[in-house]
Amino acid sequence: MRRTRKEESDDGAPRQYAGFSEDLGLYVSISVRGDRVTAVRLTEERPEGAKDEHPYLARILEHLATGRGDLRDIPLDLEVSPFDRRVLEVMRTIPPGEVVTYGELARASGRPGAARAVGGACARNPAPVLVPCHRVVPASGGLGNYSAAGGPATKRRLLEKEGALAKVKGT
DNA sequence: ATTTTGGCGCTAT
DNA sequence: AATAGCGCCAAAA
Repeated sequence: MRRTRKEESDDGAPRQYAGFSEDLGLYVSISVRGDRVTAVRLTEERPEGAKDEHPYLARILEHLATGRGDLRDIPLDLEVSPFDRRVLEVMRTIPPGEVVTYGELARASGRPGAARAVGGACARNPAPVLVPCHRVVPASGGLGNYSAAGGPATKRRLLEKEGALAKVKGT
């Protein structure tokens, strides 16, 4: 297989790009293989050896800054279990400004009653922000938990920026 | 109104 | 191989 430019390679190690989000107070980094994103991370420290320019990264940072924009067309390549894949797929259709409960997402994924398992899928989400696990909240009100850096405080900022906080009970 | 109980799919002991 | 424990939920007590 001939490859003119490394950047267009579909295999091999993903390339990493990182930028800082003022709104989150965190670094956002993405791993890209070919033209697909394999991971997104939110971290306190800037990852070693990451480059800083990538169109997908720019769009993500833009979204974090404005709360607007649709990131749903950015192609993903995630290594997850079949159940998680299904859940993440449905999760990705939740538009900015909206929230759904874990239970609703379970039903929408064809697994009514698997609300808790959906929580697990969220916790393992390899691409936060692009797969908007922050838009999934407990039916009982409040924000629930958030696994990426900053925890629930980060979840709150994300929802606030998207104008979704009003739709969350008890906030 | 609050607490308990049983269900869910997966990962890490 | 088995169990515990998670970003939860709804029905029962």
